[in-house]
Amino acid sequence: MKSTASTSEKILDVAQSLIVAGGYNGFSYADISAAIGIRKASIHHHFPAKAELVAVLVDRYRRQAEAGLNALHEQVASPAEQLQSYLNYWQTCIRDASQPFCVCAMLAGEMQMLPDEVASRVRSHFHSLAAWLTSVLRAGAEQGLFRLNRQPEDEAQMLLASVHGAMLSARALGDPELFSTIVTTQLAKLTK
Amino acid sequence: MKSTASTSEKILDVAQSLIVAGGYNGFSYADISAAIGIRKASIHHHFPAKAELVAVLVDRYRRQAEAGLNALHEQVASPAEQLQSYLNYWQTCIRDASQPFCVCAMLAGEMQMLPDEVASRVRSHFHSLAAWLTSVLRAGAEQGLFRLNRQPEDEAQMLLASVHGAMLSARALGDPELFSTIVTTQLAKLTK
DNA sequence: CGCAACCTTCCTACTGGTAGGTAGACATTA
DNA sequence: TAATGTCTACCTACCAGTAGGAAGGTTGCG
Repeated sequence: MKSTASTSEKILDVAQSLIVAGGYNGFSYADISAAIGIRKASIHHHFPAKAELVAVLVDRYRRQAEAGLNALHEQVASPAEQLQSYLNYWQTCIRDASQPFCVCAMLAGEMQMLPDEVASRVRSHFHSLAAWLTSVLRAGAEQGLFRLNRQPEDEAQMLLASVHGAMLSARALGDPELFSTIVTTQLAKLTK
Repeated sequence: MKSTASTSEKILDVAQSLIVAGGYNGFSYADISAAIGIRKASIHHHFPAKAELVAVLVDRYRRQAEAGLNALHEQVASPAEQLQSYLNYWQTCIRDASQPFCVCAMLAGEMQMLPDEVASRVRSHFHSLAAWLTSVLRAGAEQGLFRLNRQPEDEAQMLLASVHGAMLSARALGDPELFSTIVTTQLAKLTK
């Protein structure tokens, strides 16, 4: 189905994989140009400025993420399974190297030198994710599935940090399985 | 005492703070030049190539870190206090914004496009840190200070990931206190 | 229908500016 | 005198972004 994707979507796809690999300053219009066989100027037609391209990209990423998480709420009943599905998603992405890092986690590292329009969107994504995790943990605690020793908000932030930190460690050590090891170890502390 | 620092050390100091802010691709020789009032060419005299500069910088950073951690082993008896001191160090750095991110954690995100000589050093740092944390956790478990429900190696990797993830979240949300909240929540699970 | 005006997309060619890096002169000091 | 450090001046390659035009499709109107 990739052949039916519009040019703008192809640009966003390539840009996203480049950002995941090297961050905001780690890619150029020339890189995208070379990857999809189009001139630099044509990319500027679709996205006049780099900051705008990335802002649109993050919007799309957030929309997809939120849709995925909401789908979990409808398809999977148990909060424990919702949480497991979220972790499995990243486990799969990292194992097959299809997307070995969260776009927003990558950009969060560069926060201080990101254009405002990008930085604010990254910040919003962190808020959304934390809110989703909080609701899952709270529901799970009420059903006696999780044993929280702090507020659901704090436990959610801790879980989120573990996931992002696990991505970083897996990448640093070049060991995709390390991600699974870490999040499993973390999960054990919640369900024990 | 900054005035007595050699030019090379000044260069490394500035480069380090620039890397912490924006990563490997987030700074240039011109940036360093402007910051310490020296010409670009003079920086090339001390560090012919950028990859070499960053490699030396990471070596220095690792040396300082290892010295600090070894000092903890000698000054502080209890593994619990050693761990707390390590976390306090970052807590302070992040709170006063003196160094709100670990150099190697920052570079780890860009692993895929780092020169080999830098990437291998970053990888080594992760190994060292994990090894130190493992030894502290193992000693603490033997003394009954920590309650581990996995191997010390796995718990150490999880703790390390939490610390790096907490740095990321604190930066993404612009809230230094979030770092403390997260690592405290994490610590509670080990000592409980 | 025919045709013109318009729109979208992509192109070549270019701009000003910055990247990392080099050559060689000059000053300071051991 | 020889080494060290800094400088000016410069290089090539690349950066994001612009100007202007060619090709093709769509729409509106006589």
